[in-house]
Amino acid sequence: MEKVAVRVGYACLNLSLKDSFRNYRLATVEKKDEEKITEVIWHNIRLLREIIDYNIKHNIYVYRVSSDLIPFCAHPYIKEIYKEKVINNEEMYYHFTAIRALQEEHHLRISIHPSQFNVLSSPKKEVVSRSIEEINAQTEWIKALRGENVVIHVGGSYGDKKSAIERFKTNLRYVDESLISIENDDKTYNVEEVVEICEHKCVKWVYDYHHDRCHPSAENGVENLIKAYPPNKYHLSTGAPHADSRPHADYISATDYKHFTEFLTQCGIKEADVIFEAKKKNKAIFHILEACGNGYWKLEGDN
DNA sequence: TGAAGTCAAGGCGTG
DNA sequence: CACGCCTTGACTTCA
Repeated sequence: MEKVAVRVGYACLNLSLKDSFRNYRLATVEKKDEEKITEVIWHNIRLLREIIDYNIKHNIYVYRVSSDLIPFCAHPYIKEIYKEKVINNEEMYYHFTAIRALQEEHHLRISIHPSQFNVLSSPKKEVVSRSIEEINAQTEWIKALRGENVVIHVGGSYGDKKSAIERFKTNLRYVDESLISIENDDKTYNVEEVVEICEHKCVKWVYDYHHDRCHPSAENGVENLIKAYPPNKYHLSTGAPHADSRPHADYISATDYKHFTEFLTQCGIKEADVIFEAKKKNKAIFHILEACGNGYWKLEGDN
């Protein structure tokens, strides 16, 4: 059987670069501290550019942008700043253009994952409308970067999963479904439930190997689900202190990587974009490369 | 200057 | 109904 070709990536932070992303508090936004806010956003976009350059240099083509790249991006004042000081700024425009060109040239897969507070299945109207605002604001700039998708979870169950799923499906209409990917989570919605929603709504999904291990589907037909409706992306992590503990370990274990890639091969997957979710971020990629070689890699790592 | 506490946001289990 | 926990890294305050 043909081995799956893997493209690996990581999320948010790059531990090999000196700089880190900056942030500001709500109080700063409410004070309309334009100077500080602009400085932070510019810093973050410059760093993003630097990270993408680093990734390309190291043959890393999959990357998840921090949802805090533009903190409070749905806030009206931040929207204003974004329009006037980011989109209309020559240097920032240059970075956006450069990132788009790099994406095209290297077929990058850039995604974003709005945080846990964005819940489209909530019975509370305000929670849903805030979530829609936030998801749409993040979608706007991921589109400006020509990113691939916006990954979300289904949310809570509220003692009535069926109704929650119905609300989720309904509210999905208010976000850009063409960019959405739904990920199976480690507590509430397993692979089977996620695939059911995605097939029905014709949206993409993300298979999280570790979440599936912590919270498996009722039936053991995950392989068939993946064969029938393949995900567009994969998340891989190892638990700590034990492989099946929920918190993430520093690195991906060689055993997990091996089992995971063999599983994808069994599912008949030919190519897979995989995000490593490990505390050591980008370093977990080199760790696996050292431990397992590059037998599954589409392109050789040079580090 | 280093350590400890804090930070928009939701949901859930416990008492 | 109130509370702490989940999880995470940077910010902020305080010693």
